[in-house]
Amino acid sequence: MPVTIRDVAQKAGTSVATASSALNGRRGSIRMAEATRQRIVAAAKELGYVPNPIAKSLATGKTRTLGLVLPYADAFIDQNPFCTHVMHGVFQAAIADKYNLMLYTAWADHHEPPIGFGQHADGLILVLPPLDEPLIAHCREREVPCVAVVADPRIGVPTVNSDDREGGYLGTKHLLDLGHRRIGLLGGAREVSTSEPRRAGYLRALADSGIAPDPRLMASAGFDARFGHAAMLELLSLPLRLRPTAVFAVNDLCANGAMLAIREAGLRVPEDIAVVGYDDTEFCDTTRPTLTSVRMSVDELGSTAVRRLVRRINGQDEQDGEVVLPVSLTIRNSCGARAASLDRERRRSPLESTR
Amino acid sequence: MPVTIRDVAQKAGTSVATASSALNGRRGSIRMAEATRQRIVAAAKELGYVPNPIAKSLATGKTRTLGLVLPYADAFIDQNPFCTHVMHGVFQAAIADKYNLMLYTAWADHHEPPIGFGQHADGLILVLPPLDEPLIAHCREREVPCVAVVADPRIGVPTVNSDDREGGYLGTKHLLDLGHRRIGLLGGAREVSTSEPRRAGYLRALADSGIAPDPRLMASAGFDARFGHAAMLELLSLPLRLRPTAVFAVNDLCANGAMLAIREAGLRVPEDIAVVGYDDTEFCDTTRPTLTSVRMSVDELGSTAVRRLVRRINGQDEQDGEVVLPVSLTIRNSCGARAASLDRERRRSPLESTR
DNA sequence: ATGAAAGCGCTAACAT
DNA sequence: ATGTTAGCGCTTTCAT
Repeated sequence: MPVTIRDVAQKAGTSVATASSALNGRRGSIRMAEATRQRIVAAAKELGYVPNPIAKSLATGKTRTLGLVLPYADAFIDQNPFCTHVMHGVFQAAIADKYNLMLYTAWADHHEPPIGFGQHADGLILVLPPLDEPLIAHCREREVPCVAVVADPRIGVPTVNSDDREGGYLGTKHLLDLGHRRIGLLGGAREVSTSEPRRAGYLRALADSGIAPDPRLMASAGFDARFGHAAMLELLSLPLRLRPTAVFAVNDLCANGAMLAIREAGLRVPEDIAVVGYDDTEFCDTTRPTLTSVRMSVDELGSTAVRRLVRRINGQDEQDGEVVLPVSLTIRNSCGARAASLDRERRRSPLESTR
Repeated sequence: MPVTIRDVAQKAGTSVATASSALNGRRGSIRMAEATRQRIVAAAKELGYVPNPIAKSLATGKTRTLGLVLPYADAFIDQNPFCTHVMHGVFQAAIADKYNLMLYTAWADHHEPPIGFGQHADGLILVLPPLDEPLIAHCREREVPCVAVVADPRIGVPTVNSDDREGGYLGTKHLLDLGHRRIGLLGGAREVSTSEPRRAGYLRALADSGIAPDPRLMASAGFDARFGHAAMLELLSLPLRLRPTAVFAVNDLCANGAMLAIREAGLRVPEDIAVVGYDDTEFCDTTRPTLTSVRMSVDELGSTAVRRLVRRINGQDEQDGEVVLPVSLTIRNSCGARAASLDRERRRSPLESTR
C-alpha cells in the first residue's frame, strides 16, 4: 500500500536504480542528468514517497540508529538525575548527527538481551557499565561499536568519564582553604567506578596540605540519603576532638542525608559542620542550606560519547582510550564560604535559581 | 561475516525454510519432525546464530518496536518529572510485551520528522500532543497505529488520560471540607488539555457547596513556580475580606511558588492560607511545608497506553475512545488537615519519605 | 547517463 | 514433513 521507490521510478519513467541515486543525492558523482533528477524528485514528492528505512538498512547494513543502554530500568525516575541527563546529552548529539535512538535500558534487569539486541543499532552507548559487563563481550563478538559513559577505562571500549579525581580534590581543597583540618569523606562503593578516583582526589588534597588521612573519618558503602544520614551519625558519635568540622560527600543525596543528621544533632550547617556534595544537581538549590557541590557536565558526558561512537562507526577513531571531562565547584551555602553574604542570599527569591 | 539462517540450515542439512519455521517455533502446526527441529536448534546454538531483526522486519512488515514521542527535547531533564515517569511506564510495558522502544522525542523541536519516522515502529505513543498535532495526520496517512497520553479526546486517536476533572474536584473539595470558603485557583493554560477539566472540577466542587465562583480568585496563565509566585502575589493584594484562605494550584511547581509568596508576605502555610498542589511529585516531600497534592499514576498512563497500542497493532482494539485513570489525594502538611499531628510529623525523619 | 540484475537475511505461500 | 520459489524495498555493481 505505501508508495515505494518503484512507484516513483515508474512515474518518472526511469529505472529503480536511477531513482535511488537521484533520491540519495549522488549528485556530485558523474551520474544523473539534472533533468531526470528533477523529474524523479518531483515524482517522489508528488506521490508522497517516504523511503523505507528497514529496507535501506537491510541493503546497506547500516541502521542509522544508536542504542542506549542504561544500567537499570528505573534509571529515568531515579531521584538522581544523572541518567536522564546523560540520556538528554546522548539524544541531542544523536539528533544532530541524524541518528535515531533505541532504548535498551531494561536489559540489566531482565538478564537477557532484548530481541535483536544491538542489531538494530550501528553502535551502543553503555551507561555506568560494571567492569565485567557481559554486553561488552557480546558486542565485541558481533563487532558492534561501543562507547561507555562513566566506566573503568580498563573496560575494553572507549570511555567518557568525568574527572572524578579532580572533583575529589576540588571539593576537599575548598574545605581545606576554608580552614578545615578534619574533613570527613562520605559515601562511595567498590563497584562504582567513580568512588576510587574521588577518594584519591580527597587524599591528594589532604596530602597537599600535609594532613594525614584518618580512616575513622572515611565511610564508604552507599550513595543515597539514608546512607549519608547513617554515616554522618557515626562521625557525630566520635569524641569531640576527633569529630570532623566538615564533610565531603560523594553525591548530593548523600550530602543531604548528612545535613539532616547534623541538624538532628542540634548542630548547624555550615557553622558547626560544613558540607560539600557532588554532582551539582538541581536538587542543590532546594536543600537547607543550599548545597555547595562539585559540578560535572553530565549532558556532555552523553553527547561526547555519541560523537566518539559515531566516529568509531565511521572508522575514524581507532583509539581505545579514556576521554576525561573537566569538573568545577559550585559554591552555595553549605560550605560556609558565603557565610558573609548569607543574609543577602536569603532575601533573594529562591525562584531566581529555578530554571 | 555474521552467521545467517542459511548457515544454520546448511549445517543441519535442511532447507532455509525448514530452519526458519523450526527456529520460530511453529511447533504447534503440523510442520516439523521433532528430530529435525532439534538438529536445527542445535546447529543454531552451536554456530551462535542470532536472527537479523532487520531482515525479519522487512519480510514480515513488523518491527516489534514502539515509538515514543515526547513533546519537547528537554522532556527528560524537565523539573517536572511527568515525562520521565510516562516514559518509565511505557518502557516497562513495552518490555513486558517484548517490544523495543525507539525515542522520537526531539521531533517537536526540529520541526521535521527524523529519518524514517514511524517506519521503524509498529506504533507510536504521543505524549501531550496538542489537538492539532501534525503527526496525527501523518500517522493516519501511513496507517501507523497511535495512542495519545494526556490529550484532548477529540484528537482522533485513542487517548489515555488522568481524571483531571475528578482531580480538580478532589483538591477543592478537600479544602472545602476543611472549612474554607474562599478558595483560589492557580495556573493552567488554554493550550494544555488538562487545564479545562481541572478547572471544571474546581467549579463543580464549589457549586456542590453552594459557593459562587469568584473570577478574582482564578488566575490562569502558566505552570511553573514563577507563575505561581506572581499569581499568588496578586491574590494577596486583594482587600482582606476578599483574600482567599486557601489556594489550589494546577501543579506542584506552581503551588510551591505560591507558598513562597505567602511566606514572603509574612503569612504561614497552612495556618493563614492553605495550599493544595497537583501531581504529587517526589518534590512534595521536600517543600516547606510538605505539599498536599492530587495524585495520578503517571507511570500507568504510559503503561496503559502501551497496552492499548499493542492491542491496536494486533487489531484487537477498534474503539477510538478515551481511557480515564483514577486520581487520589495525598495529604501532607500544606493544607492544614494534619495540623494536629504536625509536631509528630516534624520529628519524623524526612528520610522516611525518601524512596 | 541509465538500466538490468543480483542480493541484503528472512518469511510465507505453494509444491512435493 | 520438507524443499522450492518468490518476494519484502532498497542499494549497488556491472553492462549498455
